Amino acid sequence: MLTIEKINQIDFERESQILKALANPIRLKMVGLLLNDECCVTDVTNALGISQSTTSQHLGILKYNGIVYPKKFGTKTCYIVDNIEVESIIKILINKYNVK
Amino acid sequence: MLTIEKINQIDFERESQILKALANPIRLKMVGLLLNDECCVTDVTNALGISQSTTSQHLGILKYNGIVYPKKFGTKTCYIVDNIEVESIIKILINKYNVK
DNA sequence: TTATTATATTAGGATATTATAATAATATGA
DNA sequence: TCATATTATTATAATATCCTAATATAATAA
Repeated sequence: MLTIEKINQIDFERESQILKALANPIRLKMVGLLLNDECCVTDVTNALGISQSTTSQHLGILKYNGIVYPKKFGTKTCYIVDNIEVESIIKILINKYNVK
Repeated sequence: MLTIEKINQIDFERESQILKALANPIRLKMVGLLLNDECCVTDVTNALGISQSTTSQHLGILKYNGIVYPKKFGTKTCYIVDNIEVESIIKILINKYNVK
């Protein structure tokens, strides 16, 4: 499937970094929520039942890694998923749940 | 794309655990190598230029998470990738490199 | 049996991750 | 301006990760 030449072209540091950003139950669920519907920090906080600070920090990691981006509305900040690779990866992961 | 009902069916702890197993540059490259060709611990060690102990420990993590499995040949142990989800995820990640 | 090869395990220390708590920054409305 | 609501940032402590070094285990060969 992969030759050595092809493998050597790949930036595994970078690719693993993206996976690391997703490799946390809270962040993974966050992305799932934001795929369902963009929402603001408070909404995410309430949906996940965690503290506002924790939410903000996790969203910061997702943002830093190019998985979500913020859209400001007054005092509120709405986060949106914007990463096709990540969407594909999550589809693969949840496929086994047969959620139609 | 995802309703709240569907989201609540998903075991995010487990799914993030699999991602965490992949979310390391050495392990990601290991899986890439083993997708190309099954090989023994010493081969992986040489290909990656890391210590035997480190190789064995990383392979142990991949094995524990159901990504690879070992096949014994005398004193050698050959590792093979056996996880369709992981193969799909890696395909997504390397697609951008246009490696034909 | 003894030596060698290949792999696994363990202990340790350094670094990274994560949650909490407190505080800061920003925008809006009174 | 002042108070409030929303979000971001910082410091700290607990836990997890990862590499190195040393040792143990297992299979084979001499």
